[in-house]
Order: sequence, then structure tokens, then C-alpha cells
Amino acid sequence: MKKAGTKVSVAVIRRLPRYYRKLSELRQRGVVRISSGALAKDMGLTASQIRQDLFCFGGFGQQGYGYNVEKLREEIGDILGINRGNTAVILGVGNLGHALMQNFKFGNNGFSVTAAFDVDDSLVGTKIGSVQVYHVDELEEYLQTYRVDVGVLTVPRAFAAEMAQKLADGGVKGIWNFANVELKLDKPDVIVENVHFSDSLLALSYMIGEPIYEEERENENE
Amino acid sequence: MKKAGTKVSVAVIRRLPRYYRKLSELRQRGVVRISSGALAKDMGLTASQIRQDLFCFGGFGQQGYGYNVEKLREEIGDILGINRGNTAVILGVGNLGHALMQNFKFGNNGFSVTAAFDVDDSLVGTKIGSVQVYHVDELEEYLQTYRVDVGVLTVPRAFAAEMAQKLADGGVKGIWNFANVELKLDKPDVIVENVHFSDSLLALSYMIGEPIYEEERENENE
DNA sequence: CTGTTTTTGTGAAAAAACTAACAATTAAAA
DNA sequence: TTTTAATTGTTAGTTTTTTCACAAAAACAG
Repeated sequence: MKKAGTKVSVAVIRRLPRYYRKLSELRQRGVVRISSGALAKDMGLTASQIRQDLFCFGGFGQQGYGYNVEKLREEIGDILGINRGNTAVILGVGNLGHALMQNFKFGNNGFSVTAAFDVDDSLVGTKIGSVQVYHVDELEEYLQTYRVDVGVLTVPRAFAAEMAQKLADGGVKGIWNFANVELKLDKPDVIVENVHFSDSLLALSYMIGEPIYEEERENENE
Repeated sequence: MKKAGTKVSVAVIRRLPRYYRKLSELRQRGVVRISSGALAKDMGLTASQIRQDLFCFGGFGQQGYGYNVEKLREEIGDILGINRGNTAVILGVGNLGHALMQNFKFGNNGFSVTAAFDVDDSLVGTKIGSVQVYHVDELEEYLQTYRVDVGVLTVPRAFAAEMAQKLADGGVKGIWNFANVELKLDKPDVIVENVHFSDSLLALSYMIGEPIYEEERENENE
């Protein structure tokens, strides 16, 4: 659909999951079709932007009709790689790793978690849900044996760099990094996606202290 | 420092916490001064961008010298509101809320957590660390009694909207939203900061499937 | 003390992102 | 069936963001 070699901007890519989420919600509510205008209003964007974004990947709509919710959702899901059968392993079954394994719906996002790793011997050998916990020492061999697309890094920050390197050496394509450090890898083909809680909270901290942000919001709602 | 009424772009604000984090790290390593060029190289940005970003708030550097790490860190911290004595309450002491309370360093980001709320009677009355857990029914009164700047929303998605409304009605300035829903509030002066795990994972999913992103990364590292 | 190098602050240029506009097409109404 | 209204794909224009370029200031070397 998209011209080969064409680069889609990061800004667009960051909006795709939001579209997917909104379309999933619409589908669940039984909505069959939606126009870019209605979607825009619902999401606080402009209709133009939505059409432009989708245009990057080819037209999924129909003039005079709009977009079929089910079909558009499928298309965006495909673009995002939801049907690619991605696999992930969890590094660090502490509080956060545990919470992710128990609460986060990896399956809804096209990932299956195939293993977890920790150094704590009281965890090794147990199962979280249906996922086996291995000792970190077994990581290397595991990565050589099974295809793992993404490593989820939920270890304490002190161990993050070392674990990230092991994941990269083991051939993962991406690292979902929850450790509060900027990872530097020698493998440039490994994508690092950071989830920095503190960055998020500090941005919020700034915004609640700046009256100008309130004004902006008011205009937005017209 | 910044001209009153001037709006700083969101892109800049999102970089400030990264600067703060990097400067904290440099300070800890005993680095006293740094140039925009060195900082840029370390962070994968351009020197120009860093100077431009800081220029939004006034000049913190010195020509021919660079930036004093300690001083710049302080300044950015002030801009972000780290010394404003912000308070936060946790809504939902499930897996994630618990993990945040135990692992996340609110203090490092200028926040003190003053209370937590849940519906589970087996949790109500207990303490997580030094933080008391109250029943959600007591939220309204609590918000009327104490100043709460931010509500941390870690409830199941089904309850997110309702709880968000209570927080907004109670007068919080911001909501740190971990529930996987787009919140719609009738109070436009309440800032919502979303932490959407699934959006993040799906963006990563897209990028590991697109060879073009690898190329981009390679150029970045020159 | 003088000259050279470093480095910022800042305006201008370039690039990227977003919005507007509209012909082409479809759906719905008359 | 014909007309009217709705809506997309797509190009062009506008705005925002990023990068470039360089004078001014400071540090450093000799």
C-alpha cells in the first residue's frame, strides 16, 4: 500500500495506535462507518490531519461515505504489525514486570509473552499466569533457541544497560524500556522504545504550573 | 525568565525532562560544565536544538564556557516545577498502583504522595510504605480538605472516567492517566497526561517491522 | 597582554508538520 | 432518475519546528 522505501513520519506513527484504539471502541459500540470529520471531532484532531495520515498508507475510505470502521481498524492493525505474531520476553519480574504480566493485554496488541527472566531464585521456576519464569543466566540460550521480537526491560536501572546488551546480542528487534535510563546500544538496528514515567510526570508538572495551557485547552473545545 | 504569555511548544517541554535527567546523571558523575555540542552528542540531538530550547527560557550558559551542569539542572528543575511542593494521590492500589507507590521515585520529581484510595476493603486502612490507603468514598472529602495537585489514575479502565470526574470536581490541576482510555472532562483547565502502554508497544511493533527505521538509526549515530 | 579557540545567544533559512481547499465520487433525497 | 449533500484523496498553502550561520563574549594558550 505504502510506497516502498517511503518514510512515514514519527508523528504519524504515534497517532496510529490512537486511531486503532478509537476504532476498536467504535466497533465495540456497533458503529459501522465513520467520517474523518466525526472521528476528528471525537479525538480532538482535524479531519484534514486524519485523512492526510491515512493517505500515507493509501486510501481506505470511500468518497461520500467515509470509512468502514471494521475495515479501517483491520488495515491499521496490519500496518502496526498486530497480525505478525510478535513474541516478547519479560526481563525482571519485580513489581512492575509482575504488574505488566498480570494486567497488560499483550495479546490485544499482537504480542505473546513466551517467557520471563529474573535473578531471584524464589521466582525462578514459578509461573506468572501461564508464563514460566527462568533465571537470567538462561536468557542467552533461550534467545538462541526461540525467536524473540521484543524484550521488555523492567529491571532496576543499574542492570538495564547490561540486560539490554544481552537482548540485543541475542537478536531481538526491539526493546521496550521501562528502566529510567537512556540505553546506548552498539547495534543500531535494535529499536528502543522508552517508557519514561518521570518524563511524563515532569511534563505534567510543567503544564499544571503554566496558566497558558489552560487557555489553549479552552479554545480546543470549541 | 520567559516572557509572560509566551507559549513554549510541547516539543520543547517534552525534551526538558530528558535534559534534566541527563544533567542529573552528569552531576552525579562529577561533571561541572558541559557545552551544547557535547550534550547534543551524548543525547542524539543537535547542539542548535539544545541552545534553541534553552533560549525559550532565557540564557543559562556562558559564551566560550558552556553550561554549568549544577546550575542548568537547577534552572530546568525550577521550570518543570520540581520545587513547587506538588502533591499527588493514587487512585487504585492494584498491581500497577502498588508498583508505582513502591518503585517510582515521586520525590525525585518534586511530588509527595499524600494518600491512596481503593474500593477493596482488605486494602483500606493499610499503609503502602508510609502512605495511608483510604476507601474511594472518602476521596471527595479528602480533596476538599487537602490541596491535591495531581491524581494518579491506576484504576481498571471501566472506572477511569468516573474517578477522573471526581478528581476534576475535587479541584486537582492534573490527572496522570494510566487507564487505557481517552478521558473527556468538562473541566478544560484540568490537564490530562496519558501513559498509554499499548500505544507505546504498538509504535514499537510498527518500527521493528519497518526496515527503514534501522537505516535512520545508523545515520543518527555518526 | 595579545591572539586564538571555544561557545553561546539569536536571527534567518530550511525542513517538517499541519491545515485548507477543491475536484472527483458516492450516497441519499426528491 | 435527477438533484443535492456528504465525503474522500490529494495538491497547495500556512504554520511550526528544526537547523544553519555568525557576531559577541569568554576562556585559554603563548
